[in-house]
Amino acid sequence: MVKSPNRDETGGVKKGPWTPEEDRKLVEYVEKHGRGSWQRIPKIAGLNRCGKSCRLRWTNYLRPDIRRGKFTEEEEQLVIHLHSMLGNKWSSIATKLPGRTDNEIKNYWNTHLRKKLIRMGIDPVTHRPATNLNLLTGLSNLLSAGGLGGPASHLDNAFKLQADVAHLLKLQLVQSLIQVLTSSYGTPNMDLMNLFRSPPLGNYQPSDLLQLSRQIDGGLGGSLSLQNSIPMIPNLSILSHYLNNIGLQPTPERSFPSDAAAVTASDASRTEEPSADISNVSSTSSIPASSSTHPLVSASSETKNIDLVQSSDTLYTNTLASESFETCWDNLMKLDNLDSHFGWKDIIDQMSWPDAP
DNA sequence: AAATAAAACAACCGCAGGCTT
DNA sequence: AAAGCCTGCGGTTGTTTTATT
Repeated sequence: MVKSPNRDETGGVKKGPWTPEEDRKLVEYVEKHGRGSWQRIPKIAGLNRCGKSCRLRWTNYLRPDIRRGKFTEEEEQLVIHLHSMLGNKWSSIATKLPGRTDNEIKNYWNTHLRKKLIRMGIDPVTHRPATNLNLLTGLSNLLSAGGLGGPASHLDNAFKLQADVAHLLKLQLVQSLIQVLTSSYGTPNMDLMNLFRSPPLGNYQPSDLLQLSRQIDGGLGGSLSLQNSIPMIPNLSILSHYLNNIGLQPTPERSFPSDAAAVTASDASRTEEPSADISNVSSTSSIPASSSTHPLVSASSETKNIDLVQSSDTLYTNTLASESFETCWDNLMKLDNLDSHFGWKDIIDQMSWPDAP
C-alpha cells in the first residue's frame, strides 16, 4: 500500500516526492541547457531520478509559466465545455488553459467538477441529464444531500427526493423516446413506441422529438450522435421497475414476481467491476422504510432492493418480460403525482440543448 | 485532543506512437 | 523493414492535508 519513497529495485533511481534540492538542480539545468533529452538530463544534472520523473516534475510543477492556485469560475466553465467536446483529452484541454497542466486539470476534474456535475444531475461522461444508470448515481448524491441515509431523516427530504427522482426519470424517458425515433439499427422498443400513442405524450408528434434530437446533435457539432451517446435502448419495464423500488408501487397485486429472479440473475452474470461512474453508488437503491412515511411509499420497498451497481448490459438484458405495458405505464404516470413542478411539456422543453446554434 | 474519514494533490505506471538507426 | 529509444498521454496509486466524529 505504501509507495516506497526510496530507491527503485530495478533501476536504482529515487522515487517519490521531490526535495527542494532536487528541484533546484533540475531547474538550474533546464534554465541553462533547455529541455533536451530527458533520459540524459538526470545524469548530467546529477539527479538520481529517471528521465520520465524529471520530465513530469518539470512540466507539472517547475515550469515557470505554470499558474497555480484555485481554478476560476471561467476556467471551470471552460474545462466543462471542452470536456463535453473532447472527453478525457486532458492534454488537448490543457492547451486551451494557459498555465494549467493536463495533470492539474485532470485532478481538478476528478475531485471537483465531476462531482459537481453529478450533483446537478448531469452525467459527467455524456454531459447530458443523467441517463438510467447514471441517474442512480445522482440519486445517491440526492440521498446524501437530503440526509436520507442517516438516522435523522426528515419527511420533507423524502418528499423532495421523490420529486427529484421523478423529474429525472421523466428526462430519462424522453431521452429514450428520442432514441427510439432516431435509432437506425436494431429493433425498436415497442413499449416506448406505444408510449407515443397514449396520453400525455400522445399530444406530441414524433416529428417534435426528432426536431429536438437534431437540435441536440447540432449542439454537439455533429460529432456525437444520439445513438452513439446512448448505446442502449432501455426497456420501459426497467423504468417502471425502478419506480417500484423507490416506492411507487400502487398495490401488492401489481408487484413484479420476477424481481428476485431478475436481480439474482443479474448478480450472477456480473463479472466485471462497476464502472467508475457508478462505483460510488450505495449498494441498494431503496429508500429505507423508516425514512419516509409518504403514502406512496410502500413498506415492501424495503425488501425490493435492486442492485444499482449492475452493469448496463445486465440491466437491460434482464428485462422483465412478464410485465404488461399497462402496468408499466400506470406506474410511470404516477410520476406526475410527485413531480408537480414539471409536466411532460416542461420536461421536453427543458431538454432543449442550451448551446444549440 | 485523538482517531478516522474524506478530499486534494503529486507522482508513478503502462501503453502507444513517432523518430532514428 | 525491424528494432530500439524517446516522448507524451491517460489512468491509477500513494501521500498529505483538512474535516468530522
